[in-house]
Amino acid sequence: MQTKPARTRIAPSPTGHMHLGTARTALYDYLLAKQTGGQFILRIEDTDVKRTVAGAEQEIMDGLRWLGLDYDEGPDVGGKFGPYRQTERREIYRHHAKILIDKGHAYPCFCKPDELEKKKRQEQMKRKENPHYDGTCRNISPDDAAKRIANGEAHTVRFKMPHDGVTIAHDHLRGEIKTENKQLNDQVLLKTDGLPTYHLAAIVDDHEMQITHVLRGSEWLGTFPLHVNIVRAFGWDEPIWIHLSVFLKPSGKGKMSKREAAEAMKDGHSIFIKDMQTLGFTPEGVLNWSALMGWGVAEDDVLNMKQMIERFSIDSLTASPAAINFQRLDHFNATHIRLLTSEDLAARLKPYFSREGLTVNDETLLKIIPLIRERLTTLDDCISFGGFFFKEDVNPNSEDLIAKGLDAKQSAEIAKKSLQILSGLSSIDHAVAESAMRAYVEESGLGPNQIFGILRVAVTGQKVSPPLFESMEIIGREKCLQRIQNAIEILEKM
RNA sequence: GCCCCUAUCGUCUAGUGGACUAGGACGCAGCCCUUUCAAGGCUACGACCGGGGUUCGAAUCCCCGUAGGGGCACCA
Repeated sequence: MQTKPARTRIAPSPTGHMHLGTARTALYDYLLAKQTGGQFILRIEDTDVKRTVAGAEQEIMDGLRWLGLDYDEGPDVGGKFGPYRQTERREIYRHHAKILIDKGHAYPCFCKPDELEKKKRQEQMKRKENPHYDGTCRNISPDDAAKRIANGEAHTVRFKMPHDGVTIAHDHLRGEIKTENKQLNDQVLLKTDGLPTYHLAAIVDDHEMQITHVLRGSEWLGTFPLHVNIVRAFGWDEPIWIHLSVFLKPSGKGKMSKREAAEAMKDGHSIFIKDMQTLGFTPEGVLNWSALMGWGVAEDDVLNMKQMIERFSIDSLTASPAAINFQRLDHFNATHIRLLTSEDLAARLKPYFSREGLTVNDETLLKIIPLIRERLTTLDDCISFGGFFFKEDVNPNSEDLIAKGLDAKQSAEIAKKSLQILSGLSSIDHAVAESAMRAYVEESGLGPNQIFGILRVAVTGQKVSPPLFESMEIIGREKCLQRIQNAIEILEKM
């Protein structure tokens, strides 16, 4: 358990749809902040203007809120360390790049990206060398550099990586990561367009925003030594670094690609938060599921937010890559649906009914909740299990109306007899109807599945449904009798 | 090619030198319950990547392989 308040941040780029990895990192950030009484911050890393996608930032904010990961500081909520959008912090980065140059840890570079670099890189590849910046501008004198800049020559600022020695970076999950400095590159800190690269922006912001724990994907491990060198060049204290494992596609072979994402969508799954919402997943299910990929909890796998905040620990995070298992998402989603109060579930189901053009009556909706709750894997399953409650007609399939082992004529007779019995009852209360119908089953010598099956299809329009008599009671006497009458007519026409 | 990371049931994981006959969860199979479908209950199947060390003792520590993953941009 952390004792000092932690300041954590999720720092996504608005370059596409918000995905699972972002959600999980944000969750851990949130848990750590809440557990320690600290703050969770949203920072938008939009320094790659070309890749910025309209609406992506909003999708991130909506996604975090939908998940219940409300941030204490961010672009749309403010905070005393703002602005929280990197394109609005240009001057801060220029200032810091200047500091590094003055300290001898960075230098202006006038190499043209397309011509020089590509050529050099290709030559290096040919010679089977590790592609790297060759250091052409590294030793230009400050005076010459200043003159060229004054002349308006386009330039970047590169970090001056020491050539000798070893950088030892410390990751909380992986321990010391040693890298020979000669393997490291003079990376660009400030681009020609005046905006910083991730390397400068993230380091400066994490410091300025007083971030205590940096949680990010392990794809950053390669540039981790660079980042540590930048922090040290500034003379700042380092945050606690935690490089989370990546998610692998279900087969375990490689990261999720567009292809797999499309594949997943086919069977009702997705790695995009927005999709998960429309697919009928709950924030609780998604959170619980993603939390457990990369966080080892011994037992009691089903956790709500409160429990996660209590039990979370950066010490029990795991470093190995985790294959996505959508069946497990289904399980957690279904489990959390069952944990919801009836009122809560009803409210969440409503949009899915309206999406299908069904008008729901609140009173009825609340009544069907106990009947459908344990049958729902996703919220949108409410249509297949409960859509018929809100339809005027159910249009059963004629074949489905024929009971197993019987023909259309026999089935019609059973339906007629059932109609007779049910219409003779004073009430369609489920206990009353059931005992009357069971008596009929007894005397008929048929199986309950045969007789009840016909009724089920007649009344609900489907072969699979919630418990028959409870459903009939909710549908109401008149409507049930009418639907059975309709079924008889269908059977007789066959 | 180079660098880095990782390695326990099919999958997610517990395990921090003796409590391991390696625990849990998902999935899968069977049974019970049962008007369909679920849910629930019970049972079964199922793993320490390989080889060397260290140690009285290794899933746990070290080395070497191997396999998988990630990265090598004026993208993040």
